[in-house]
Amino acid sequence: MRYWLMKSEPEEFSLEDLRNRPDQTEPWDGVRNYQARNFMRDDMKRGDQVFFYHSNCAEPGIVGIATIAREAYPDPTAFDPDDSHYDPKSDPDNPRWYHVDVGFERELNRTISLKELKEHAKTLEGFALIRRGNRLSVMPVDEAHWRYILSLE
DNA sequence: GCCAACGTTGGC
DNA sequence: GCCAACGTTGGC
Repeated sequence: MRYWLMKSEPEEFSLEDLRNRPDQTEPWDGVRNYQARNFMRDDMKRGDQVFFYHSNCAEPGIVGIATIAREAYPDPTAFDPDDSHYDPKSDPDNPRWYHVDVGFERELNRTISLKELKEHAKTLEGFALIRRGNRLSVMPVDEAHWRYILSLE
């Protein structure tokens, strides 16, 4: 099993939104970055664990745990001209963008903020989230880092 | 709202 | 294949 971190702006889609979905799962659509897509398409397996991260908000940080509920399949929003993530270069016969479904697991007892994570930079060396200038919205987390971060909870 | 960092695009 | 221009991300 692998471990991941996925970012979402809470004003767009929050952990609460995921919890409140009828089946507590959601297609992680709209990702238009090749590296993030490759992680979803090639490496994510059903049951993998995910840190749910809130970005672009008052206190950016990890707020909960999700799981990969469905493995990669083409992102339909790429084919929809009315969707803000429409990409005319994505051909339904050869889709450019793939995504997974994410399922709610639990909320953390407290938010583990980006600020706090940066204070553990030494232990978390190599963790993509705290690398300078990082903008990836989907990234792998080492198992050792995963466990350490959870121990902070 | 600002702006640094970074990915993508497209002219050459 | 280089690189300037541009758009986006996301912390602050």
